[in-house]
Amino acid sequence: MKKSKAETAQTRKRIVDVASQAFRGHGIDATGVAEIMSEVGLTHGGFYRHFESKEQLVFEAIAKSLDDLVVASQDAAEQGVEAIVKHFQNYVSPAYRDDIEHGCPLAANGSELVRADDATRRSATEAFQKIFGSLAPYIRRQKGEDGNDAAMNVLTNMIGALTMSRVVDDPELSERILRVTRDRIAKMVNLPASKASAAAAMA
Amino acid sequence: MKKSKAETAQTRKRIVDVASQAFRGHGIDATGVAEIMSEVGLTHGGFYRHFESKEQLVFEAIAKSLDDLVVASQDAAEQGVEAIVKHFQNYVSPAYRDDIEHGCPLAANGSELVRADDATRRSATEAFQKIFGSLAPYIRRQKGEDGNDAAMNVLTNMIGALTMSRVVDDPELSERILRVTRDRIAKMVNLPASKASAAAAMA
DNA sequence: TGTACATCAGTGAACGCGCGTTCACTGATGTAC
DNA sequence: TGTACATCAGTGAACGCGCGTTCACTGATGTAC
Repeated sequence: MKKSKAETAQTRKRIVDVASQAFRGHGIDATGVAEIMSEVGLTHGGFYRHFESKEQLVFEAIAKSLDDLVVASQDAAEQGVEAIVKHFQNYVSPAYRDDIEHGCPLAANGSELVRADDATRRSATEAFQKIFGSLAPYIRRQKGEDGNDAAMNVLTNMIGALTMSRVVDDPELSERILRVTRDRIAKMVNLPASKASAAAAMA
Repeated sequence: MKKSKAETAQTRKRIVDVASQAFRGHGIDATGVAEIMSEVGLTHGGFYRHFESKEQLVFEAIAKSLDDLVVASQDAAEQGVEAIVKHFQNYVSPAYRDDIEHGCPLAANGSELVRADDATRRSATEAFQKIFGSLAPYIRRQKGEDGNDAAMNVLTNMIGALTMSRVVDDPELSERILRVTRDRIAKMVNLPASKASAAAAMA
């Protein structure tokens, strides 16, 4: 049953893709190799033709979802301040909160990443820096403030807010956590007040 | 080998205590019942004389560590603005970051709590509200701002910052994440600038 | 107060189960001639 | 271009292992008389 090189590469990508969604949706530890392979449409035995271990898949799956996030942030940064605000405010929206499978792994797997292996934490660190780096040029600086520090702080705020919006069991409180964080993003960038509130209304 | 009522009650507390530290230190899923009982100094079979299931222990252990946090915040709130600032800035200090076993479960187990059972999420929600409620009266309000909203936002910021300070593998970046968050806390409260920087230096 | 007995905290072996991983096998792909 | 053979993606059974949980048993505690 050997498959062509093209099919093999596609299968490998499918495994990483399915795993990255399952890890975010159900947690890394709670997601088994057999479960992932079954969702891909294969039996679990074939897994080891593509990966050395589950740990390696965890690394690649997290790295992939982090990279998607970095690319999206950098794309928004290239399009200017309005796109950046919209992008970051979308991160703390109810829709983004509810689509955890396709969302940010720093929020979806935060406390699991604390205990992840070196390679995974390395890629999380690099992604974290690139994401706040894409926001930094747009931060409104007050006297003596550093744009990178402020952008970094806003990003940790977003990650904590998104996580807590998912932890709390009160829907109103959850939406309030997100709304207040969107407001802070609007205040932190160099965006005319009218445009900021328009962007906030859209998110 | 029946034990006295006093001993039985003490053993139960010991199990909750050991579990709450182990869950924070190594994660909830990754910590087994046998591991906890062994650390208490008992064999795993006796566990079910005290608890119906591991899930019930998870609830009690998380609730206990959340309550400790609530009490500490409320105690600080009673002592005034300087105690509050010191208390919240200590939460985002390198020492607190490194003592994850005795720290905040919202940060240590954040993404695991997203998938926890109803009772556990309920107690997390209540603790979260009480903690930012103890900070709210001390928040410096700007025109039209709500002290509760601002306190809530600062708390999500702290949780995200503490989590990310543990995820990143770069010690300098980790300390920077914490320092910037301490600075934000100082700016957000009604504390004279000189006292705020003194408190920041202590933390 | 002293005796007889029921209670139950803790032991340690055992349960079914799902985990990550291995392996002999199959058969289509890709290569060497 | 056609044939012979090596490769290897995927199958499905099996591996050891640790998990949460159960259970028959032990023996000190606590209670009833």
